[in-house]
Amino acid sequence: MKKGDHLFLVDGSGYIFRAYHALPPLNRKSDGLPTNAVLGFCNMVWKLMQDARNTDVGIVPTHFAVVFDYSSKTFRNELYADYKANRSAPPDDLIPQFGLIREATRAFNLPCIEMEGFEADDIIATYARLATEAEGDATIISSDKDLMQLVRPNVTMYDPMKDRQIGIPEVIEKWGVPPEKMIDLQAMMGDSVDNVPGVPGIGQKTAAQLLEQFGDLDTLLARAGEIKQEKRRQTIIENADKARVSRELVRLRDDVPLAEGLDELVLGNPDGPKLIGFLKAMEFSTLTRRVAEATGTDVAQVAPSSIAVDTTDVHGPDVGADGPPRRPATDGASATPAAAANTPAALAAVRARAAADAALDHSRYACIRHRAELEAWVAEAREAGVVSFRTETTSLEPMRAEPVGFALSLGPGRSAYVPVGHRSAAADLLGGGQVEGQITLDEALAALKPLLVDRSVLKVGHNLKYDWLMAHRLGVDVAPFDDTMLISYVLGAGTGRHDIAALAERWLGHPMIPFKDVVGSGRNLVTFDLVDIERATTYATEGADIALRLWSVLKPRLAAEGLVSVYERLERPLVPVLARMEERGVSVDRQMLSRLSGEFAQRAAALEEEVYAAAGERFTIGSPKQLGDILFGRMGLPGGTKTKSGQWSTTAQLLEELAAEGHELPRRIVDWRQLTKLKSTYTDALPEYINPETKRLHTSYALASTPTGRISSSEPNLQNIPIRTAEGRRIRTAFIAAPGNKLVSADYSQIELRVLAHIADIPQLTKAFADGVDIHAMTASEMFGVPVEGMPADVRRRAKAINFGIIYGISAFGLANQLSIERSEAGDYIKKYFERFPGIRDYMESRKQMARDKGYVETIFGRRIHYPEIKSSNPSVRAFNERASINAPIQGSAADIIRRAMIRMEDALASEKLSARMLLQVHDELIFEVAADEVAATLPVIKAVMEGSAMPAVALKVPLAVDARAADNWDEAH
DNA sequence: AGGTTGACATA
DNA sequence: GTATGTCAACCTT
Repeated sequence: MKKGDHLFLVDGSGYIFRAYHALPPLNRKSDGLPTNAVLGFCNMVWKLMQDARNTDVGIVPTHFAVVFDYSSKTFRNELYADYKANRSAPPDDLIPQFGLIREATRAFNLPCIEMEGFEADDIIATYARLATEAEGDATIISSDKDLMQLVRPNVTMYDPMKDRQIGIPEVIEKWGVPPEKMIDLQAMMGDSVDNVPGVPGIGQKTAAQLLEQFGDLDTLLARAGEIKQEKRRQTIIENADKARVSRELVRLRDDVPLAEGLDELVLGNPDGPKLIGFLKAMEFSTLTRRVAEATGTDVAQVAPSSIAVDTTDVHGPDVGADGPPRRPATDGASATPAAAANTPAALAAVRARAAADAALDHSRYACIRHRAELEAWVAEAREAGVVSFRTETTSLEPMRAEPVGFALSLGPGRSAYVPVGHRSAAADLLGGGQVEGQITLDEALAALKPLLVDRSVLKVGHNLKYDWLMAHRLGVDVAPFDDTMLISYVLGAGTGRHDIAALAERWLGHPMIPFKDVVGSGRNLVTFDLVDIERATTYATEGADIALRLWSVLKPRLAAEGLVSVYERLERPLVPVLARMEERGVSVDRQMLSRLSGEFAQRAAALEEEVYAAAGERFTIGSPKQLGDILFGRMGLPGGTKTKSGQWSTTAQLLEELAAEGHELPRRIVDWRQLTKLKSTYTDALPEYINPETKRLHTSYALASTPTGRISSSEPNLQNIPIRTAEGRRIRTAFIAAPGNKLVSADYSQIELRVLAHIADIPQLTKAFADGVDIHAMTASEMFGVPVEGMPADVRRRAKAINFGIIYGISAFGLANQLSIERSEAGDYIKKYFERFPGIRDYMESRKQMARDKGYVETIFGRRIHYPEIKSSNPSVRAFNERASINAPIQGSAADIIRRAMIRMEDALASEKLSARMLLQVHDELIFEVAADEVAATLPVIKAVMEGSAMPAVALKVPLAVDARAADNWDEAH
């Protein structure tokens, strides 16, 4: 290099992030590979090279290099272990682009420079020094303030995105100091992004003013006593060491042992075909065309290059250091070292490794006690773009809970707790007392709300429905969000639990603090507001930290497994829908339940006496053990069977059979059991759940508790409200609409058999459903040759049992049990059924085979249900897994269908200006509360959404049918 | 006090 | 034969 030569130094790593964030997401059409940063990079480099040939611009590079960070670990970590420690991992869809951009650089025929142990900035500093010594000029293509210390008369910076030169005057204008004082300035200011400590309380303005006054940092520290402001003087003296460490962190090294000298950076002409090959492979059509024109290349003559990114080349800023995983993933799926770096699978592997390796240090968690501190965390979270969030409350039931605190996490070890509602038990006795050192709930919300509703910040949580509902009750609609519980559920339904502790153990090898250890148990149980703040901080911040780590591990696996759309379309959108349903609750008639309770109690008491009389002694009727001993032991009734634990079985079915033979006692027992069950589980228990504020019943829905995709309901369970018996139905009549409203019940007719007809593609079934005929009668007719007209009820009943049996993964044993027939007879039925419907047998075999081959079966929408024990050597375990794998696609597809309807329902109603509110879901039924005068307009909307909910994802071969009705109570509506 | 079992409510 | 949740009794700690 000689005088007059000009070196361009592109800060490749810096540019990657800027391009990524500045450009909208872009994916390669053929396979979805994310490429927005690659395109931004290519456009920028191409423009620079074109400008270089356009002498009008005045700057003509003769030398050119693109410089990258090798990894996030550099010599600075030895100076200061926490350097860049709070950097969050790059976004999922950016990571594969690191390797691609290096590849792009080579395609441009440009030197691609990186050096282990040094940052790109150090390499740039070294080249800048070399250029200066050779009396040449240098332009640094970057706008990073960390590089501004390098600006000299012959070294300028250029921001390609803003098309702006940064020379000495620009640095002074922006920072108030000349470039050579930037190091001292940054040493004092610190840098929250890189975790450079600086001097607390000294910002840019103060730092610049002090440098103006004292000249440089060493002089300032030596003469700090002269500073007039007392507080400032003190902090600077106290933090002199921090300032000195910070200076070493921000000072760029200009002595990097470079492999390539300046002469190896001479800019050559672009290799048209090579570059076009790359651009074609990336599917950048516009840029391909432009490059082709400029280089005189015939696009058609160039084949897309195969992008061969070094498969082990996963290094890059913050991706994590290379090396074998400290702990192999338990399921082996992420332990695929040969996976290409630019695939989601590789990303998942890298993430799993990094998350498991990052130490979990409870002492580093922060407790936020001042509004300003919280604001700083919020600002950092908004910068980071991803934050995990959780609420701590007084109750596991979100509708009874009061907020006690909030926890945030920005990255491993970077987690903070904001106590707002901690009380002291002692003070409570004296009239209740807030613990000192907390900001108010209102203050916390004022600071947090902008973050929680910020569309550009992803909120991560575990079982976020709970936190979403808490926030909603406080007037905050959290969005956008990810839920690690649901991600895990989509990835591994059927492979164990998805609670945060199980996942932390499984993916991070970390045993979490049990909630019980924090709040105690039994008589020592306290609500979270009475937990001391220290302990609460440790617990809550750990939860937030773990959730974010799990997110970084699990989220990329969705893409790797092709399950992103299942998560995004069937799972995540249901969170606010269910939260609102829980929040609305349902109205029940407390008096009616109370009257029923009294009535059941009287009748049960009367039966009790009759039982004692018949038995000849008093005993605990509710004890199956005592009852069995009396019935089959002392009284010697026939037909007794034993349960697996060796006790007499006293099931209702068995007692019914005895009753049919004329025995009095069993009949009374059955009746007594029914009445006491209804009383204890429903008429007594339900009123206890009525919320004193809303006067309504608020259930909790679990989204990840069934392997098939069904949701479950608990506390109270509103999915098992009685319907079969007349007595039971009286409980249903207590579920009522608010004044002026009706309850609407809309249920899918025979949805599982319809799904079966579709999946197994059974002509008779699809035709029957298309024709709207009685499906059980049709089955009976096919099997037993009996005409549908005038069919005996019992024949139809048997066919119905068989149809259900099929859905449950039929066995001769089970069918025989159900129909109280011999197992051989049941076996004959099944044989006959398969002769008539051979497609069903094929369906069953194919599901079992798929479960064996892949370990899972799937619904028509692609939800997977895993059966890891399908190959068990235990025949009954194996058979159970086989039946379940037959049932799961049917039950699961039906569950997906109603999920889709629920997700669409609220918008559909709103767009028709209807005020109907969805309250409950019972697997194939939705219950709404509808203003009486809107019922007529609402019914067809509900019906249309439900009947059309498989579309457009799946065109079913059978129609879906929905019966919808309105009434004053649930019994009449159903 | 906490866990297990048998029974039974639902789809 | 599938999928749940809750209760009372009973056993273990």
